[in-house]
Amino acid sequence: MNASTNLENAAGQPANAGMVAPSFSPLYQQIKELVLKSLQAGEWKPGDLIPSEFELAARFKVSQGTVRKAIDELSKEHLLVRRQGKGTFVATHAEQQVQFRFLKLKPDNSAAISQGPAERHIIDCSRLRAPADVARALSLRTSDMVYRVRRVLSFDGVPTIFEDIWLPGNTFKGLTAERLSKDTRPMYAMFESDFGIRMVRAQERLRAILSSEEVCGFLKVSTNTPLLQVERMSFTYHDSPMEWRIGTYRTDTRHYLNELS
Amino acid sequence: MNASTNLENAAGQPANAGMVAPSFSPLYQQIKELVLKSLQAGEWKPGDLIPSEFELAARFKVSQGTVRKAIDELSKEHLLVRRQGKGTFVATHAEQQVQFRFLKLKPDNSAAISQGPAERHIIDCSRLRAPADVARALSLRTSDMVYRVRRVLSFDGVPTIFEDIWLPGNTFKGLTAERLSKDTRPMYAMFESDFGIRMVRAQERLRAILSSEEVCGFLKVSTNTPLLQVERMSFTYHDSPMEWRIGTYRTDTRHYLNELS
DNA sequence: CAGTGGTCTAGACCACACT
DNA sequence: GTGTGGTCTAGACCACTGC
Repeated sequence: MNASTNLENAAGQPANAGMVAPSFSPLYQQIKELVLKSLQAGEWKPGDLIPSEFELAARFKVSQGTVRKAIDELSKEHLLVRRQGKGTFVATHAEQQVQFRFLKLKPDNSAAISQGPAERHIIDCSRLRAPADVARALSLRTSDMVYRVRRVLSFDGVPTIFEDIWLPGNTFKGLTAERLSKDTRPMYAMFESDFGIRMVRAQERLRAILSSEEVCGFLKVSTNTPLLQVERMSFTYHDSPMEWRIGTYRTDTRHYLNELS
Repeated sequence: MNASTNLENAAGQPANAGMVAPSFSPLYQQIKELVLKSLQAGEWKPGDLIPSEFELAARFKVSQGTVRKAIDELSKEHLLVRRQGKGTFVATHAEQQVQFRFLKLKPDNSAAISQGPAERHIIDCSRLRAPADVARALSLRTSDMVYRVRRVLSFDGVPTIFEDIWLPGNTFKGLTAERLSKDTRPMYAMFESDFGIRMVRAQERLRAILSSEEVCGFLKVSTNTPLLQVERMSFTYHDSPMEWRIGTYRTDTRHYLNELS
């Protein structure tokens, strides 16, 4: 078997029947896609141990090195986590190390004050018909239902972030303000365990704005305070949009930190 | 030779004498470090073709696969660029594809208007004693000289970005407003060819602010317009700080786009 | 101790670019 | 055709974890 042979049409033993990978993609890319499908299908859930590299190699009828390269990429994309001596696990937002991976607001003097997770206050959780812009962002129709969660995050008692979070009504059926308030884990960790949704990557658009009276009220700032608006689109496996979030950040004692490489 | 053998103290043929890598790092990491040293020393300059994987493997007395893994990482960090069939090249900010890699401000409706590089207007280029904050950022003493470049970038004739750019005086000796104005290439491309400095990675801190009258004057906005302040630290090889830049961005028709993964 | 991921090697062949 | 990077394999051994 070689680089230009697809698993599905290999002369020998096709590893998988239902594959629709682009013709003649490298074997390890096809393996990656198969693993991705298992992740998406929930065969392995966040936190689970997946089969060893040799087991996967046997299952897919390829060498261990090829499986390795596929897993290498998936772990660089934070979909899997390798632990030497233990195995490879499905990544989760529940782990202490990578909690709040998507929250880029950092204190100006990192030495001082609590780095810890913010205090969270749920203001509202409503089930609504999707406004046009929300429907567009989440690839829904305007007749579809969505949840809108409004909340405030405070650091050291200072209300710092106001967020409107929009989620597809079907996928998040049963979401309530009470559940959100009671759960002490990060929101994305709850999404994993309660709704089987894992946020994989996101895209943020930032602007400086003067905000509405309502938002300024929640943040306890005057309406002429410049605020950072952070619009986040989050995606689950295979780039499906799953969350649209408009955040408004105070940046007087914290800043949005971004690494460019 | 194996994973726990350092090149420098290998029984057989040490590949390199002056190595001070941490003990027992993987071979490919040591190779990576050696390549990095050659890049830093200017043995290969931006745009240059470096030796083939087999040549490097011979030079370092390791297998081609090990060199490959080192180059893999360097090319993922954008220090090298592989071109199938041609060879591996030192990355440069001059290539069309990756020009303005660090500029994250994108038009709101990407379909419309000119995506192209902005019109640039140099306001000033002065040689000054380093203010305290600049000295700290660039790891200089306050007695050291620095250049301060002030400029405005406009898109479609609209002044959109004002920047103060601070550079170490020694490294950028001879920098003038005239040179900056005449050169049509990206600034970082000029830094490569004229000063032998390649910016490798950077870190940006963002805040929403109301700016000074002076800056608002350059951007032709009123002083109560919220603006995005982008503070950028740029680093050359081995994480040496080389540029400190304070940008002030209009975000009424453009936004700062960030990918989270 | 066995089982896992991590590193290294050597060799084969493919895809691409240039001449 | 020659030379480059890109893929795949098979086997060896190391480093870490947990029984």
